[in-house]
Amino acid sequence: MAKIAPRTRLTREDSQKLTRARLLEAARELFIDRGYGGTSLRDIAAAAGYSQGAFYSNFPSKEALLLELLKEHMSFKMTQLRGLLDTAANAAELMTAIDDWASGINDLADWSILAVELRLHANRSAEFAEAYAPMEAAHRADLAKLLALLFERCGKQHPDNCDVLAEGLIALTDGMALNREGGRAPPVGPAIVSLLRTLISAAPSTN
Amino acid sequence: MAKIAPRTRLTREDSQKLTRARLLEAARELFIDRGYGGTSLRDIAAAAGYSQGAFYSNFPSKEALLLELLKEHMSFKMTQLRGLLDTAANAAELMTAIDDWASGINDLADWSILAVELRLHANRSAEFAEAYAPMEAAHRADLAKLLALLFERCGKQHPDNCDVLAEGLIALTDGMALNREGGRAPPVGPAIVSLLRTLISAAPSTN
Amino acid sequence: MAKIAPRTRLTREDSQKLTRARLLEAARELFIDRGYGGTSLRDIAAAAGYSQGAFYSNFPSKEALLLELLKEHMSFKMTQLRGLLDTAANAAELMTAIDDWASGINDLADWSILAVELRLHANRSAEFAEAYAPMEAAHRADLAKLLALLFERCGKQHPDNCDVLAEGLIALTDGMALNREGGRAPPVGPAIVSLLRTLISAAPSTN
Amino acid sequence: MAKIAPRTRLTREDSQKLTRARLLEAARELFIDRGYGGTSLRDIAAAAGYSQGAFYSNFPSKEALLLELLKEHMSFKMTQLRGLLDTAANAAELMTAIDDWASGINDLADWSILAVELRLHANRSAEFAEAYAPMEAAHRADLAKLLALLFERCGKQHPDNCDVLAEGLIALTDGMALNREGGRAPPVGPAIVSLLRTLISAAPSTN
DNA sequence: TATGAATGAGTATTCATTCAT
DNA sequence: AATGAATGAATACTCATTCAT
Repeated sequence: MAKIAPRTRLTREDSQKLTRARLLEAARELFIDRGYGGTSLRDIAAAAGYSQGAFYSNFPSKEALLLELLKEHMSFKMTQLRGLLDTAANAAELMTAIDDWASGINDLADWSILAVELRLHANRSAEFAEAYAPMEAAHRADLAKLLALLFERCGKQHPDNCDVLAEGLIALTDGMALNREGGRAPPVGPAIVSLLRTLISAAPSTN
Repeated sequence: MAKIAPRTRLTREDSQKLTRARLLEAARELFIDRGYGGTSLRDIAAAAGYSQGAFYSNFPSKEALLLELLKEHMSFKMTQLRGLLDTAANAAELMTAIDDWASGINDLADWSILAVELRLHANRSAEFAEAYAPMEAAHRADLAKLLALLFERCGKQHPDNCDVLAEGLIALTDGMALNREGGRAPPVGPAIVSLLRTLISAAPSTN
Repeated sequence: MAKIAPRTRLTREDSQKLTRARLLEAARELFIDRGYGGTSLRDIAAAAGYSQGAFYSNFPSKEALLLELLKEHMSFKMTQLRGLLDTAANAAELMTAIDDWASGINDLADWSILAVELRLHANRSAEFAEAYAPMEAAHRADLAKLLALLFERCGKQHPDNCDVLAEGLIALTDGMALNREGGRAPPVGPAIVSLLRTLISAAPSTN
Repeated sequence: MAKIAPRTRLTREDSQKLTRARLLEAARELFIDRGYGGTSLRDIAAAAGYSQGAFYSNFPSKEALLLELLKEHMSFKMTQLRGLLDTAANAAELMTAIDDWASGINDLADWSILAVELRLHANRSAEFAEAYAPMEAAHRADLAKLLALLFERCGKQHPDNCDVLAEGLIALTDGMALNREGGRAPPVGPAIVSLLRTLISAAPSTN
């Protein structure tokens, strides 16, 4: 507000980044809580502490914000997976890493409910789908790779088509996230780990 | 009042039932296509070939219509399950019946995408949740019973908590239904049958 | 309901009269409670225990019902006034009669609130005003006559224009009736009697 | 922010004030003409030359607008009364001031018909009544004070309860305002003055 | 960059009235 | 005479977006 600010804490650019970040975070929370359609720009702007105009200085439209959120979301998931792939040297280590991942993700259900919103919107907006599809595909491929590696490290033959398995796991995650009867976050992580264990144990050994 | 109405195709009662049915069907299609929030009463009434007022002669509110759809949906699923439970005498027969069910259900994905809408709405509207929760619970219990029977008939010990397994299968179904990239209906049935086969084969035998 | 009713309690005509009467009474109560615009035909019909259709078998429109109510209302007031004029032979008797009238009319405020609704509607609907104006004028003239008589019997000169005084008393009645803060019926009757007493005492005696 | 805006006729703030004022004025006229219930937001916005949305940028609801009008109305009346109380030093002066007030107020009837709408709405909406009641009470108290002063200045004993008299005068004003047969504004002012004169003359002198 | 008043199209819902039964 | 499903126009209010400031 002061006009003289010789050593401004925030450069103009940083300040804008902050605005963007706050808007994105506010939007994410509201979308999870009320859905994309149920959330108004007014609400988002107000929750972030800005005016509606500030929104349009940072995003060209409501859908553009959702797209940005999609990118964040996918990049978050990717980072998680890549982390698992890179750090785990052997079967035991990998399984432990997966266990840790599974128990540490209370957020997973929230993320997944957002994922459902994203998917629903992709099903309905062709334009959005165009951006959504490749990211989704890339993520699925990454997950498939991880699964193949996991079976392998456990000395088991991985299923012919890990891609389908990956798709199933994602579906399961999303589907479970929907199940938040009154209370909060269903145990998505443990369920997935338990399923994986069973599948691995049922798979034929690498001869 | 007379039961013979020689020159009238539809009695008044029948005519109203027809209106209701058309509105319900139109709404179902639109909800699947555009979501609950994305579908307007205008659209529903127009798609059914009536005025908006006609809607309110048949349903007290938009949410009441969704609730009606929910009842239909649940009753449809129940009927399917009960049918499987009743007609299948032994493991082979049951498995065949399930196979048939799995391949014959192109509709399943459509129903499921509606199910997702219902669940999302239940998560957000406490009033709706009140009606939704018990139906959902009943359906899950039924599915759990079927699963226990299935393992048993196959000479295997069923998992301690078939309820959780049932929940997982429903989640998988719903999650997969979301995955309709541009095209149509993902192969939900086969995926479920395949998963079940694996789980049964991995289970320890009885005695 | 029985098809054979040799000595039917109600002839068809009587039955219709009953329907009319019930609709009128229900409407009157609702108009007082919620106003003309705030009351729907559905509500009226339901309150009377009939369908909306029954309404239109008895009245051509909502406004026609209001007009009927107006007639009832005016005729009620007229009867009251005529009664006072006819039964009271001398000043004391007349004053007592007026006192009785004033204390016995808890309903007056309700009637008056309806009167306000009628007037408001007359101000806004030319068609309605056409029926309203002459009745109102007749009633005012009657009241003026009563007032003149009252002053006379008390041995006082009545004001030059009793018509204006009558108008004022009606206005006062209506205005007071509006004043029903939370609770119920304001003391309209006593206020009017008290005002009348003052006016009479202030008037010059008949020489 | 600068106070000099050479090439802009209206600052933003002023422009909004203008919008508000136009909406208020349009609403006032329409409410008087058609009543609160009979006036739609569409009509108000159109009459003021704005969109319906503009209405909601300035008022949170239709009722809030009515409340604003109520405040204006009450403050208008208060100012009038306070003016009379302050400027008039003796009986003659006060009476003259009241005469002037009475003859100069063609608007009074319009205001009063709005007052009737306000009262009716207060009778029916508890929430509105909460805001209405205290203003009304304050106004009545002010009027009562004026009346007491008036009697006093005229060397007369004022009635025990000037509050009731004030209530009656307000009722008379409101009631008369309703009486606008086809034409316009009834002579509310003169009627009140004439009544006051009579009451004062009938009152006993101060010892 | 950020503001927020204003827009115009849209929302669910209500209502007086009609009409086939 | 009475029913109540259906109509079509209206209602208060919301929303993503625009634009002058």
